[in-house]
Amino acid sequence: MAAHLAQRADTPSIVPALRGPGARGERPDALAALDRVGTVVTLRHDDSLFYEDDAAEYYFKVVTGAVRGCKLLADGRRHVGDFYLAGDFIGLDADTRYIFTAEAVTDTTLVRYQRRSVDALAWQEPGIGRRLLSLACRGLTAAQHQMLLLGRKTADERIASFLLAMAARSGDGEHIVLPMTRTDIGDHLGLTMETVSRALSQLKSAGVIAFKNSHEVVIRDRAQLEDIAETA
Amino acid sequence: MAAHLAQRADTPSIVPALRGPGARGERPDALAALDRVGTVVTLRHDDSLFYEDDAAEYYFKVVTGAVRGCKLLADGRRHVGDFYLAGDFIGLDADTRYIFTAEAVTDTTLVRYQRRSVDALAWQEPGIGRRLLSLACRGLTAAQHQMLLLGRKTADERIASFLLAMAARSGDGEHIVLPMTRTDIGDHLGLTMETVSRALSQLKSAGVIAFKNSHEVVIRDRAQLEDIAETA
DNA sequence: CGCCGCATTGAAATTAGTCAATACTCGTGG
DNA sequence: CCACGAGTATTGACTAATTTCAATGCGGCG
Repeated sequence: MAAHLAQRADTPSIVPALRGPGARGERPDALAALDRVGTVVTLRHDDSLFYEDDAAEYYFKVVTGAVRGCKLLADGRRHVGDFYLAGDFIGLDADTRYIFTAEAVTDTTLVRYQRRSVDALAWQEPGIGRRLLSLACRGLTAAQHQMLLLGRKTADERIASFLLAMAARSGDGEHIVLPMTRTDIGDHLGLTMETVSRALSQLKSAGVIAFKNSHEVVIRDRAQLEDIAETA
Repeated sequence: MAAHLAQRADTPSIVPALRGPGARGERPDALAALDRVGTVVTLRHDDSLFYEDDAAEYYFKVVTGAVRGCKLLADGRRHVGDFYLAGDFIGLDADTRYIFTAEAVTDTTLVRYQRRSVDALAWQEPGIGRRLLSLACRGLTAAQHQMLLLGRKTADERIASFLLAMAARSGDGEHIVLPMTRTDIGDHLGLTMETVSRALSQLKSAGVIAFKNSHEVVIRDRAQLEDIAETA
């Protein structure tokens, strides 16, 4: 089941991210123990990291590259729940089994942590548990936004919202990198590849965005983009 | 901001629910303290319990009735993220502010708990924190399913999935009560009231379901309903 | 009894999907 | 160095699904 995980010896740290704002009073020795459980994983374009319903043994953090989390219907229709970019955690939303399949959008490096170790630490250190809960809440907030988008927004509004979200996550808020294909974007937004392409072309014609190439976008008129996005 | 909350003195318990499967080792005295913070709240049809972006001071648990959690777009389009029925918790997904507006679908009674108290307890008792995290994960799993539904399923599939989900939550799995209006259902599934009505009528014609009245459904052919739902 | 809100049903309009052709990009090999 | 080919993106024409608009029906309550 769980995929071809190339590994190399390394000891990166999950701790700074989990400490974040709001955690306090952890015992340093316990944190040091966590540092030792991180292992580097590398994936090539389209490799799977894990599959839906696999036992959730690990948390992951993206170091470089991008991962998509997707679910499939029996007849092949696909939905991409979210994209995970550098710095994002994967698997925090899994209770005991992963709830989606994770695949590399591009060549990707991640760090893998034993859930067992993190959970054991959380048990001893309420601060860590609090932090995990807070991250889960953030995921729920994002999911609510996405449901509003999927349930009630038009194609143009979905694309505009997506571009703004990507701008907020990556880089300077004006230059956007879209490592995924148009099909990936469509499967994330509940649209077809063609509709994604058309909506992007239309935004270009309207002077709202410009393309450096098909995977690099520049926001030309953020006010209008926000207007189109209908960010409630 | 935060709504008209009719109250009466009472001391119901949040503890059994939070203890659930998987929590263990809480100190009884701390639990007793929690019991004292519960207050009964009653709402009438269409009353608001709280509004999106209100400071999240309370957790709620539905005792009787039903609540919808909804978000609005600037032009009035509405999305219902979820319905909360007897036994369900509301507000666990709020980090510091509520992420949707909660309104009573019918006359409803709830119990209200100070987040402050619950959070303080979670800090002392990792088991409670673990339990909260587990509930949040359950919410994320549900959200993923809903996103798949909204992004990739047809109207008929959405209705069938919804009926099965309601059947699983309420009662005996065969007799379903739908306290909400067709518009509420539509706003939950990303459809119009008319499309909801048509899809239900079609299921009735096909002999898959039957109506006792417009708010009470009986599943006649579960196998076919599951087939239509495309539950991956 | 009659009104009002909700539900159902029908017909027209619109959005996004499907099918299909063409173009672009990038890597490989002649 | 350029031609070729595979995969991806764009664009067009047509189709299908759902929405919108509109009329009618049903049920509870004053």
